[in-house]
Amino acid sequence: MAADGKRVSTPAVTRVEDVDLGVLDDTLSFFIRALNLAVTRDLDARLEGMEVARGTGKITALFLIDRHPGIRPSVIAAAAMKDRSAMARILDDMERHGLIRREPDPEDGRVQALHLTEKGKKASQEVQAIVRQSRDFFHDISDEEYTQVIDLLRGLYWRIVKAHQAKGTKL
Amino acid sequence: MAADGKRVSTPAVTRVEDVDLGVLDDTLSFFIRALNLAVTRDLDARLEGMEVARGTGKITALFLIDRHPGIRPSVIAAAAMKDRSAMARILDDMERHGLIRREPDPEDGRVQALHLTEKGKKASQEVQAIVRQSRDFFHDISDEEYTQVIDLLRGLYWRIVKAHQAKGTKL
DNA sequence: CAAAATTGATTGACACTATCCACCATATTT
DNA sequence: AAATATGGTGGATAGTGTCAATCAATTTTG
Repeated sequence: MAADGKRVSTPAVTRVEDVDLGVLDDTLSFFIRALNLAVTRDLDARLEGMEVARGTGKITALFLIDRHPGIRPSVIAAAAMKDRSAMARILDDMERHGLIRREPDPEDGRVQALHLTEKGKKASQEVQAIVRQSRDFFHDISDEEYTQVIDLLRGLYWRIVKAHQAKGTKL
Repeated sequence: MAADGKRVSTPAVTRVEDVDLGVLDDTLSFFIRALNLAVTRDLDARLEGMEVARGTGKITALFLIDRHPGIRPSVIAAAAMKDRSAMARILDDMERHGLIRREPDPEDGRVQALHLTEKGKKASQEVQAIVRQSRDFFHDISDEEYTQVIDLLRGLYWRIVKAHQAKGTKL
């Protein structure tokens, strides 16, 4: 810091650990976006070769359909923070791989009721085991800290999800 | 929960807020990936029309070059958790927009020393103001909570960044 | 009840991303 | 001097996010 308390530019750095993040150091979105890349990479590596590998929405869809048979695409889209069209493509992919079935909802003709196939159920079980293990990626933080971050982020997550559906944000 | 303590599948849900996230509810990567989408959307809206809008690495590059003139691409890549080729493309874009200059590093012929142009410096100032405001996206959480999450995520961030450079992970 | 508006899902288009691999030039190690 | 490692580029490929348009079914409303 300079005498007036303002940060000044520092000489060229050669190693990452010498980098001063400046404004970004107090910016939540920066860390979320950076960690997103790391976490996604790790998850992709763990899912290597599986049908739900690569991409973000498939796992969410798989699990939610498993837990809520007959759930509709738009609900999954909202939970995954994607728009309906993005989710439709993911479901296309999963259907093509024989993981899910799209059935007409008896109550509402516009709606689809999603179900896992036998193959899908098996995949869901396998993937759940893998996802549980993904906590290892953060092996060097304590359970307390892990729980603490999750609790905070879960709060943010639900607030945003609910806000969007409340004012019908077209996501 | 069923009597044996195991969760069972619940009937089809129609609203997001009734969704049970199951395993995902205890999975940090799920929340990071979901929040990444929300946060990115918000940031894109705020940067609407600016030359660094859309995409994740430009802001990081802009700020780091501003703070560390002469910094090299690979260091920015590491800080942004991207690989070198991804960062090269971002720098291409910024150079095309006249925000940065790529100069040869006098010390090492393989290396580039990056600098902001006047236009780049101006952009950096404007964008910093916007990024600071992006805290508003989390308007309904207290400063204490905001600081708390950031502190935790910052720790994870640095651990991962350093681990990667330590064992030369090819990102 | 009929017309109008809304909703759920899909599709096409477009720009951007992440990853991997190969490549080149320059440094460093042996 | 030869082998190896490093920094940066470029191509290829698969995937993403967004927007607008479309279509059918449902709900609203006049």
